[in-house]
Amino acid sequence: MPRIVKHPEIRREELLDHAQALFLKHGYDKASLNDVIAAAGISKGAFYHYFASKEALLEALAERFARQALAGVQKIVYDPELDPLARLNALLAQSRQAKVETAAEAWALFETMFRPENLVLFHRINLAASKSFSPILVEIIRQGVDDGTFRTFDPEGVADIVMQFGLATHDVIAKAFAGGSDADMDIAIEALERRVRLYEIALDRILGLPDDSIRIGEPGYVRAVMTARRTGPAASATPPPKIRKGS
Amino acid sequence: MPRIVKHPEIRREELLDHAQALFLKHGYDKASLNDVIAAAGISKGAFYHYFASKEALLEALAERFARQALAGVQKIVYDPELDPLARLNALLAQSRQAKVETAAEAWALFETMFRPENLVLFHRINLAASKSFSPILVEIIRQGVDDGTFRTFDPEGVADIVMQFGLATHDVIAKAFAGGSDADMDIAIEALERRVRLYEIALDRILGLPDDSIRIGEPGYVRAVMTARRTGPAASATPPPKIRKGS
DNA sequence: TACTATACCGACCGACGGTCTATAACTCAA
DNA sequence: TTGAGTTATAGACCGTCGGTCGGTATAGTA
Repeated sequence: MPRIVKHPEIRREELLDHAQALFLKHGYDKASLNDVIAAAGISKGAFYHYFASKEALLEALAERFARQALAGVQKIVYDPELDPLARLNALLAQSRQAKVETAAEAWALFETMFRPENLVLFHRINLAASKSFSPILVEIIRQGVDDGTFRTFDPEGVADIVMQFGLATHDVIAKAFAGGSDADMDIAIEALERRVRLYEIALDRILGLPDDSIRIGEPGYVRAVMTARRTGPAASATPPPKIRKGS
Repeated sequence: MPRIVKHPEIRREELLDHAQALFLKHGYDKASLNDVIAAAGISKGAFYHYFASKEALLEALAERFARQALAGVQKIVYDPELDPLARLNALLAQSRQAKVETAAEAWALFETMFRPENLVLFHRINLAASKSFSPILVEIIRQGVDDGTFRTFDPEGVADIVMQFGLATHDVIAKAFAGGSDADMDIAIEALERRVRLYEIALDRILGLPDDSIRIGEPGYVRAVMTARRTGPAASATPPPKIRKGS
């Protein structure tokens, strides 16, 4: 085989790209290292030059995801114009916005992320993302407590609850995918809107705010996310040749 | 090898027992099928006579866990004496009680359950348990809404939140274990007490109840759970010969 | 040009989950 | 009591996996 040398950073990013595609398509467990190196067009030896193990590859991938997610919210947090409530709402809105865009641009990614075989992958990404987001959330809530906007004795706890709600939303989405028919999807969308509304009110009350202070998304935003798949690039319903044995 | 025949149900339970021990000790991924059948003293063929795959074994194990967990709360739910709030509190108290007892009787199990390598195992068990518990919770909340005790427009959503809180408590416990020193443990215990208190108030407010209506556990119960390990059978700090390669 | 550090190759390894054929042990009707 | 049929067990075997290793081509430096 011809020997191809590339700039290490490029090689590394390429590896992450191919790994991301394969992990999302088949799941972390079912996508084999050989698949990854075949896709990337390199040898085993080259791979282990860049990553200590398959696990390390997963870790690096999760970090990259988290870094990208974090980049989007940096400005909001340090905007001195905003009061804590506005800041919290802006953060939640940003997260919503990211979801809408993801859904529109990369529906396949969005969909696969919630498939059960991606539990491990998803968990890693989420762990990394939480680690990044938690301090930001805590800081916002603490500011709000200090200036009397929020009333709670446990900012860290509330921050965790906020992130839990975000995660739980994903679970509801996953269930929506589990169905499949358009009718199922419609029901799922309504359940989701309802759930988002519940989380808004729950957060209001946990933070000691008047109802309707927290706005995760405008009414109808869930539908906007979910129906984006019609316009976005669709994932093949029957991904043709499975890489390994039965699903 | 001598051929040993046992009653199928006994054999199956034995397999589950050994699998449970090994999965908890080493994690689902790292405990191999060969380990399981070696522990159970049977052949590959015998194993595959009882379970279609390693995955199916995991599923069966999760179901058994869920069944056992469910058995403990059956009486409460159908006790006609209790009003919805008392019923909900009884359910939460029961879950607390179960944790205290587990901690005292089988600390090792309790501890291993939260190790990161047991994510998959834990998730399966929890999925099965949730499936069982969710309808019960929903039923209780719906009753409360009907008779005016609770005020919420989304009983299913609130039930999910209650279960999320239960899960999140486990996460906090897991973090407590991640530390290790007694000082760390003490800090973790205080964080947990605080967190439980937050969840109580959060639930009060989400359900439109006066503060202090929901009682997950008596004050100090977290400490009771966590310090139970002193009296319970301790897990070896350095599990001697790892089954597979590096942790 | 000679030397070193880095990037890369691919044969090889033990262990894994899973399959298959053979057969010992039970069941029960005749 | 026997023997046909079914169920439970054994263990050799298979393809693939993640990971290792000895070696080679390339880039940088002097």
